[in-house]
Amino acid sequence: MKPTVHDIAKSAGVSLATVDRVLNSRPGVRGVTRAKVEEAIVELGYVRDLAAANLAKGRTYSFIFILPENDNSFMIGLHEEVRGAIARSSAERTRIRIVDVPPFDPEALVAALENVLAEKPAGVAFIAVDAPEVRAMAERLREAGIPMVTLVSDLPDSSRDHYAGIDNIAAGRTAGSLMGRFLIGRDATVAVLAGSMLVRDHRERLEGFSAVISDHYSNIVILPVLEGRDDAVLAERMVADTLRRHPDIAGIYSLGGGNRGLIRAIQKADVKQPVVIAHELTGSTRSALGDGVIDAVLNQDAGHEVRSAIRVLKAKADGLPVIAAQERIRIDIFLKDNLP
Amino acid sequence: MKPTVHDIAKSAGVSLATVDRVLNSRPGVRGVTRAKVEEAIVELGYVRDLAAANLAKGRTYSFIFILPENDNSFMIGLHEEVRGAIARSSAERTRIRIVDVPPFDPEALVAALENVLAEKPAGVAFIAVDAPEVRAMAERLREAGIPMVTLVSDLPDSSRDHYAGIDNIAAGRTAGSLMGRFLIGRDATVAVLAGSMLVRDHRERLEGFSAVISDHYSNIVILPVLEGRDDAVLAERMVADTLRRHPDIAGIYSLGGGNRGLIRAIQKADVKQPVVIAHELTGSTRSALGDGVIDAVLNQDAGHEVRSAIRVLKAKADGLPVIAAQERIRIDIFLKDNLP
DNA sequence: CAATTTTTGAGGTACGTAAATCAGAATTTC
DNA sequence: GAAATTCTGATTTACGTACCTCAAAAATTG
Repeated sequence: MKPTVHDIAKSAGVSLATVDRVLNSRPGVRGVTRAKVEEAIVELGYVRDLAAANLAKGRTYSFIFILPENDNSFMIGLHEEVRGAIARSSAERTRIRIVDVPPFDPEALVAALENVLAEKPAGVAFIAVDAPEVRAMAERLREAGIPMVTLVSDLPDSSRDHYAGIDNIAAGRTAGSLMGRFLIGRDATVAVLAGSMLVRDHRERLEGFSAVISDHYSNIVILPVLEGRDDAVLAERMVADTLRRHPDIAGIYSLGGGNRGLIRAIQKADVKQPVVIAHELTGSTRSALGDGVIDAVLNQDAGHEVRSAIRVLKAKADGLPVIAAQERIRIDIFLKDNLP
Repeated sequence: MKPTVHDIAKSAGVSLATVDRVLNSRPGVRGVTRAKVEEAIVELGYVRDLAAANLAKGRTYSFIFILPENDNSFMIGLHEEVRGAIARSSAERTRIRIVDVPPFDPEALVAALENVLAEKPAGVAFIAVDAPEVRAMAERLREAGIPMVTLVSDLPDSSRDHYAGIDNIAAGRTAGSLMGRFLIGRDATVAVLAGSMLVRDHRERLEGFSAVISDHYSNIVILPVLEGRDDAVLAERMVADTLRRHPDIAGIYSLGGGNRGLIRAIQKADVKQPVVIAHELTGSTRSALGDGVIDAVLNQDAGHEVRSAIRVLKAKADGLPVIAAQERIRIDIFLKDNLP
């Protein structure tokens, strides 16, 4: 039988009230008595029944998700996943709220976090914009004891408790490795389409990609990066233009958004089909994979990221450990044969 | 505020006892009264507080995992994951027990399930051996209302509630696709190393692999399957033998166990390094991936499978829905660049 | 309509913890 | 050593549900 507070009281020779004071670190217990109780806790292997405690406290965990109002498929999907979690939350003693902010805007993010600080929720998740003022704000949140998880894009070496997202350098390396293997042997020119080099994830993916290519695939030449601002129209124009100027292009790595435009450009171009590796499994990348326009898609599972963020926030709020393996966000590689 | 049983009683104009009788389908309630209460439940959107209910019932979920006493790395890892879950289970009102059975032995599995039937736990997970007697036993368990999850290897079209494992045909197709792309253009001979064609997962992987190769990569010839019984020593001998007789082998697909033997055979052989695709990320496949002996590893995350099985069993025991996306077990593709 | 059976109400206890009050004990301070 | 202060114990209520008992009310039966 699992020991309860009563067992501890008996074993330590104190009253229930004292045990309660120790457990919830309320004042009014002498050091010696506290030690006695703590010893009994360890000895009996007591673990607080969280469900009962939450019931008694009438506690509900309130979490805030700060999300950019982006209109690309991935962000829309992410929103959806959070909304799904909200729909399920009634049964789980959690109340989740979404706060929308303009994308790539450090000030807006800081302002949103300022409101969070005032509201003092049980935890907050946000897509980091890597800027000094955001770091400073994160530090203030940490001081206020609000658990904090970065989502999709990290704020490394900061005071966040956890990052729910993929390792973008590894993702870029994986793309480079696949590209190299798919283009084995032959001299080849490869184009890279990014959203913006101002965003950390994109920089890191490019970094990983370039490193693998230059280290292991000297037969491949990478053209200067195209910055398509994650915009389908712009991306289409840029890719079409590049394909016209370099009809010999053998591969394209699209490490950001705007893949709809990329796909259109390739389909319209009068060139030999290049090897295409893109990120994020969406409606368009999925069908392009099926059609053979895209050869591989690297994906991060938005649903997993959201659920993981919630689990971690809850664990942090309770001071519980997380199961690291469960919270590792994988770099999913999809070929047309392993589509879910 | 979430409605409670009290709110329902008030709203339906009945007493708490009657609401309780309806909720827990106890006898002694007239049809009309029951209807009134049910209406109030729907109207107020009442959902039973599971935590409070379990507290009141003093309920602990007891689950049984039937695992084969195999000594390959994957099964050892699976055991470990279940043990990890057991270690964590105290906090989660679950009690998990492992029952060991001899591998690939339908009768032993049936006997173990018979014991399960007698014990009536809250759920059972097992690695299916696809045999008629196992199916019959599963049917009996279903009739007894015991939630049932197959793990790693499925019992399709049976009475199991859920399968926590990968789609092995898709895994084989993925391997075929990678092999085809890695060997692009050149005529090539490929060997396949399996454990046993009597096991469903292995048959399905081979089926998927062969289908992709014959449909899309006519340049590739597949040699007759080697059955290494998942045994490293036997596998080494068979692979070494094959490499001697076919020094031109360009690729090897290892769809079962015994990879340690495979790796040794390749390292010792005096041939051009073939493209190697294997299953399950273990100590040996991992380091072979790093050394470039293996080119890609397809993996199923045993930890995810175990946690998923437990979540599903719990949901089934409570009559709750599962989050399908969360329980889908991915076919992880590992190159040396995206190792966790 | 009386007797019987079924249905319902009222109330309590329990699960394990939180949180509060109040009285009494121990300790410290002067 | 009395007063003030700090600790501690005993007890109670509460959270939302389950489950039990007993009595009263309603419906059914003969």
